[in-house]
Amino acid sequence: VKRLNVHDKTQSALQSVARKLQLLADLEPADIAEVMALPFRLQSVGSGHLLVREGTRPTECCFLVEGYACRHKVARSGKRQIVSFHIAGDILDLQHLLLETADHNVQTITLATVAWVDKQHMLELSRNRPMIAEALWKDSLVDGSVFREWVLNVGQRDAKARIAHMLCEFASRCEAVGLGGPERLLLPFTQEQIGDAVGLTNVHVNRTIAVMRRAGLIEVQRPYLRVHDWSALQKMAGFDPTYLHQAAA
Amino acid sequence: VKRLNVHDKTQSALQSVARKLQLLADLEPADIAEVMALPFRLQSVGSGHLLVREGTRPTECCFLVEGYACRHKVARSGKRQIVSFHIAGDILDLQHLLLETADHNVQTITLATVAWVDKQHMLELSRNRPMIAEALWKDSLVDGSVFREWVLNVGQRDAKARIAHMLCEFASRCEAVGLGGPERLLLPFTQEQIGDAVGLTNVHVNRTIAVMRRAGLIEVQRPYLRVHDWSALQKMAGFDPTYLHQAAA
DNA sequence: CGACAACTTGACGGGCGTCAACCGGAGTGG
DNA sequence: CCACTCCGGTTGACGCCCGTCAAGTTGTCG
Repeated sequence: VKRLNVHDKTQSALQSVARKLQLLADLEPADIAEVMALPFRLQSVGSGHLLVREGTRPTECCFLVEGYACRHKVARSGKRQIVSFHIAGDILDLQHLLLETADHNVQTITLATVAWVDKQHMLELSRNRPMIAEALWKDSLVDGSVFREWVLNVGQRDAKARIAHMLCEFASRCEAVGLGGPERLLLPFTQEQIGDAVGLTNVHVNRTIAVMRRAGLIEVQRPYLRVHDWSALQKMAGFDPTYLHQAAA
Repeated sequence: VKRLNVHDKTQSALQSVARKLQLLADLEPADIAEVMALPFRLQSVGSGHLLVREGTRPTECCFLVEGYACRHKVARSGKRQIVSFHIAGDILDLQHLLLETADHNVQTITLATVAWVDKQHMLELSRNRPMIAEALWKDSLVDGSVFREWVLNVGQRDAKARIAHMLCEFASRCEAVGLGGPERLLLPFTQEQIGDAVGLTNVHVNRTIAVMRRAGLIEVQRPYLRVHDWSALQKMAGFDPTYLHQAAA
């Protein structure tokens, strides 16, 4: 899986998207075929690469084929807020299909490969194939549900619960797509990035994680996370995965 | 406009929705006609009425015809987070068209009248009329964009900027649909509700608003808000309305 | 006039930010 | 093979913003 030649990547890039859409709506084989036939271009980028810049008007939308990415906004004060983390298979900027100007940045966190698809091609596909439109729409709705939970997270929970919740969500999402479970998981974020996501400083993230580690809850050996007591972590977070609207496994 | 008989209300209920959808996508007259032909039922409810309860499986989705409402979630600790405010013409729970179980509560803030439409009818309409689906999808995307801004708001801004930002957003949205501008505006929220929306306590909201009032920025004479220095308020908030993706007036 | 909800104000304390120093591993170049 | 650098993690001291608790005021509705 690690070493793919160009042809393999070409295949798998859209396959992961097609698989995702199949879980979201009741697609016919003809729908799948149309998705696989979409013209796209692959791009390999380094970590920290800016894929979409706030204020611009994208003409393509992009999928994350491999690696990790995030979306973020910056306040007038210069402080940065990460609004979502993304893993392989995620659609990164679906919103720009229908919204003219980007309201946030999209940036890679690790080495990554992304697939770019022209907006017009996607739009035509979704207009000709109502169930594909519905799958994409549903993906946007799940996106929105996760944002609501993040508002709750930064708005009402204390530091321990915030970080625990972010870890629970990330572990759940990784597990759902076969990227490993809570017992051992790639967690390629710096403590500063975690802080930017939950509204804390890197210093306080460090202190809080240290407490959780000393309590025997979790173990963070860069870049891996091990959760030793999954149910205790969920309880500390007040984590209820309903809001992820994950298809039943 | 205040006193409508049943027939007038029946007309206007779906007209406001149709108008909204027209702004979101390029609808044909036939699309509009189909929207207006949707079967629905009107309901008048008091303030504080729960329209959708978290964890249930709604079979209808509802539009806000008149009055004010909000959506909120509660943390394990019992603290409440309001994730959005809504005004007349808003679609309140579009997400439940495609998502089975509700991940948050929908509640009125004032006396209100809402229109309920059966999920299946809405779904069929959106499947038969791609541009209607696209309008609804775009509404969901704008919804998501506002959530992202709220994450930034509660995650990175201090009390003054948070409250100022919430006021700027609310005034902008009201103005966009003709409900009055910053100079004089109905603001039917208690300070506790404002606090639940921006992640502060009612006490601190009170203190912060008092400072803004004494600085001559705003005036809050329940239930009205007057903004005396609109550009200063925007500056204090770091408010940039791009994220609202409002159609050009 | 009494009841109740919302607003207001003060005192006090704590969670988290800020600043700053130090550590430790990975990559780099001599 | 070892210095050097750099980034990220770690720890301590200190202070402030905002939460908590509590009392009092105002306005509205019965």
